[in-house]
Amino acid sequence: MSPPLSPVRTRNAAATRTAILEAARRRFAHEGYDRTGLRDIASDVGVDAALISRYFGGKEELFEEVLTCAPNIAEFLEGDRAGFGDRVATMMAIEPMREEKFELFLIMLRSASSPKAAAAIRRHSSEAFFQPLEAWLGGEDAAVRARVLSCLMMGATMNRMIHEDYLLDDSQRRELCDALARTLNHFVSSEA
Amino acid sequence: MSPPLSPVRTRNAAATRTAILEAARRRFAHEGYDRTGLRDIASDVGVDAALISRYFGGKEELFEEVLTCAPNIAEFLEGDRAGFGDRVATMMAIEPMREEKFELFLIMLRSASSPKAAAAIRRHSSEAFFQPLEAWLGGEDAAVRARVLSCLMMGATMNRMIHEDYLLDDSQRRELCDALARTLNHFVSSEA
DNA sequence: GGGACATGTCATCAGTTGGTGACTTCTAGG
DNA sequence: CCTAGAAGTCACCAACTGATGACATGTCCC
Repeated sequence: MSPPLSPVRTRNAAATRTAILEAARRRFAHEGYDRTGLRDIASDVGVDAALISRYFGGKEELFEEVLTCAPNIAEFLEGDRAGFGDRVATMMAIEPMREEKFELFLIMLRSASSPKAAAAIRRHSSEAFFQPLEAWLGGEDAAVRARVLSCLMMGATMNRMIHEDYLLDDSQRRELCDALARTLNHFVSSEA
Repeated sequence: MSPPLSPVRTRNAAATRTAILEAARRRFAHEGYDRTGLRDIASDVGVDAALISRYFGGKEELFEEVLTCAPNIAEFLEGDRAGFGDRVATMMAIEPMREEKFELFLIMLRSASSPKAAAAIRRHSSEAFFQPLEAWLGGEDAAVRARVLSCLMMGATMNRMIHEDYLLDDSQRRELCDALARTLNHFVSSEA
């Protein structure tokens, strides 16, 4: 009768792989490792779940590959050093949490307690988060300062996840943003 | 032959209920809502899983009841105001994470991304964590300061969960503890 | 045009989960 | 002692999960 509204999926292994990877990234970020099923990801892409196991080997391997191609902390380390606190605090307290920027945090926070995902998260967050941050900070106590910064960033994300912002009004969110920015900048510039 | 080493469980509904509640609290704290099965809890107590559903109605109701009887933030609000930062920072950075003190945080952090547990956590963390903390802080911007404190506490716990401390040695942990204590105290005493 | 291979689907499996109703067993009160 | 009801168990269900091997289909090259 009518032609299909969405173009017929043309066979293309590379494109399908990428589509699976992106759908998986979104799912893992929004639902966490345990709560996303291969069938969910497959139906997002419009493909059979068996294909995912065939392409990636299994759910754990898929998760590992998602981590390696997820956005990392580099974005926040670009730009001037003095602006770091404001950039991060704005993202944490003001910007809508649907942004792609949050995906790495969300994946880590929502999947960290899953034993099958924990090892990959530990390894990846060390390589793609802590080590770059520590190197960027520099100085002898960089590891400790990186840890404090990480506490603030993860804690802020976790708080928003739990409370969905409904405890703070707009002006309070700006206050929170200022407080976070000042604290972040303090640990960027000074000694711990 | 030999008398049973552990005393034979004598039938006592109240004691069994309490035992289930405690086992459930430990399980939810260590594994999170989704990953703890009723059968796990039941076998910890030495009882059949069906009994849990019969006593509590279901897993969700059990979780709610666990939350209401879990230790809350009150413990940290006792004692002198100036010592708050050190008390909390020591717990966060130095003390072993197996302590009961962590259970509320662990339950929240490990179960927050589970839709069935989220509502209960949001409600309970508001009543048993934020509101007491906010009231204890006092002042006009208490809500914002409570949020910053909460970011630090949850973030520190989350970081330890992910990295199991293996990124920091003892002297770095003391530095981290100092930095956290100073920052916590800052938001306890001053305006945001 | 017609194989041949890559691409994707289907049916199905074993394991796990929360939940339910029928059953057994213990114990307190008469 | 002995029975009624509480306390606890058992067998089972339906739903879901990740995974696998057999099968179907599209596409490209000769």
